[in-house]
Amino acid sequence: MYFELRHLRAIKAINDAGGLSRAADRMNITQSALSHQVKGLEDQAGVELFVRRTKPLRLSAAGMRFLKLAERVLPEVEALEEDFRNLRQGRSGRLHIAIECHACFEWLFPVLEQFRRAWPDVDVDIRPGLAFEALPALQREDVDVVVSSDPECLDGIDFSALFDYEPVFVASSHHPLAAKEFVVADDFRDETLITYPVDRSRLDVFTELLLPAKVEPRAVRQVELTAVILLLVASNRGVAVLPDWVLRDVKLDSDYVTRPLTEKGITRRLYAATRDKDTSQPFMAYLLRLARTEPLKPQRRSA
Amino acid sequence: MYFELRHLRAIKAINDAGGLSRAADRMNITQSALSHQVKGLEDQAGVELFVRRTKPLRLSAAGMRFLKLAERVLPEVEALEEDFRNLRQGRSGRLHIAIECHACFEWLFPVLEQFRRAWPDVDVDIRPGLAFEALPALQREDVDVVVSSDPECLDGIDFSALFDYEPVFVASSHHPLAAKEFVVADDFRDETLITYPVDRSRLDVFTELLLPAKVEPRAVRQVELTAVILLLVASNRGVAVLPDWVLRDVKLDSDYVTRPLTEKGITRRLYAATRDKDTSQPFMAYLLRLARTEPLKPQRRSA
DNA sequence: CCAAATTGTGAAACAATTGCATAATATTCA
DNA sequence: TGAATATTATGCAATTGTTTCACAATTTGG
Repeated sequence: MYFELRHLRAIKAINDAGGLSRAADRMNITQSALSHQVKGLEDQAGVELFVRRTKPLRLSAAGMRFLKLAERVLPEVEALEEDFRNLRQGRSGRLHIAIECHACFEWLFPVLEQFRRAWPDVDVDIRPGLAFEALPALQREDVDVVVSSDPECLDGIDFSALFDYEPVFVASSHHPLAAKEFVVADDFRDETLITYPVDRSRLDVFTELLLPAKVEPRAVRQVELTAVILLLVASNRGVAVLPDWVLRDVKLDSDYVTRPLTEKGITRRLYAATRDKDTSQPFMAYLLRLARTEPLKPQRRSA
Repeated sequence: MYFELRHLRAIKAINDAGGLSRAADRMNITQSALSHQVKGLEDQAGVELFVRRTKPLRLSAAGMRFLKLAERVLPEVEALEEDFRNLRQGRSGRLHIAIECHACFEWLFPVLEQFRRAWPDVDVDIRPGLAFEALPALQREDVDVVVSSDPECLDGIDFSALFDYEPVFVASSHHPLAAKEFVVADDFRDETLITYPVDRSRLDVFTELLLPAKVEPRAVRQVELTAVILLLVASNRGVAVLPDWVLRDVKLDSDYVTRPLTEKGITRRLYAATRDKDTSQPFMAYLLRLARTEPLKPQRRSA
């Protein structure tokens, strides 16, 4: 007993058209072909699906059950076909984003909010927790975009520059270092540093400043939420280094100050990594454009 | 774009087995055949369903959607296959019963109650309202059993005798005719006759007594429910003729009497008509046996 | 880097579906 | 009722699709 969708389509067509001949016409095959098909199907099922005493062929009780299945299943199949048509035309797709830089939530959320309005059929998701494996995950198609500030030369992977940012020192306005014009690596030696709970290789303050200078802070405390980090800093429980965009909109009404790292400040560049075959997809291009421009505009803070 | 269940089965197998080769083994086809199948499917869909960068083949985002469909649809298909297996083995089936004789509800309900316990997978229903067209409906497979007391010789239709019954005269114990030992056609001439709301050709009192004698009652009143007929008779609003089995269990505590029709009484025989190809089906045989024996046992009245 | 495992491909064998012509059967209408 | 019409069934040939075989290509893991 081995059914195929062809059989479901046949049963449904015969029922809808009210007869085998008419159904065959609708399906663009000969009446003979359909007759053979039905015969084959009944052989498979081992059950009479039609009442043959009457002339326009009618479904039997068993045939009705078959029809019920057809009417449940065929619309679902057609929905998938429609889905794939959209996929092919680039109207739908998957956009699962891995972010290496923890703070990127801050500008990414508003960007995605806008994106979803423009591309309602694209399946959008952010997947934290694979900060380490992000690029391999991109190659394996586990995710579709990786936001990172460390471009690597990888086969089949494009890195598109998004925007530059500056990791800046943040401390309470009552903190002694607030008196300095800028801070250097040595200034961290006696400080409690508050960071996101990720590996040091993903934190600018370590990769760009402390590791090269071989400076270890007095203590490192890991905190999940940006707002909490700022709260702790403001109440002088430690210092932090955060991208400037995080602070841009909340600077005024707070009890902390920001200072450049080193005299000239440090500038870093954020990239979006995508598989090259996806980069030119319409919705992907749209996302990249949005991510290049949107974060630089003044925003209302979301959280 | 034309999918088949084969494709769904393939995708599911590849996903379950975790690779094309292993899936091909499980499906008892060569790896090559499955590879060709997948290629054909991807050509149809116009979408990459697998990630080919990695070596045990894995589903892509689009492939996942396909898998989702497969996991919804395939169990339903298998359920139908199971259904058909049961049908073939006679464990399930349809038992839609048309009754010509309106009073038959009385004994049929308890019979069907018992039947349902023995054959839970058989789809049981009673279909009144086609008293006229019952036998054609049986031939057209609209129903599966017709209960009738008028066997006809029809091609492909079996009539199985169930049991004999006697249509008896029912009247109030205060009714003048209650004084007679038996009643004859002429006795109806001045009576109000209460019958079921069906054509006279389906009423024993007409076919067996009044029509042959060319006697017309003073009035005929049609009432749906047996209990109501008995109520009206008991309160002397008319007389009725009902099968003896209807009265067997309630005779004692009532205000009406029963009398034979004619001196010797009239005996009629009830039949179950079935399509000959169904007659020997196990569950049909069971029903017929039940219907032959069960109605004759003393019963609790259901309504 | 090599051995093992996995997937892809072209040609030929094999199997299934379809179409054609026509037979068989049911329905309709005069 | 009996043609005329419509519908379904069937054998065979043509067509199309699927599977296998043999081997190439690629990736994985030690």
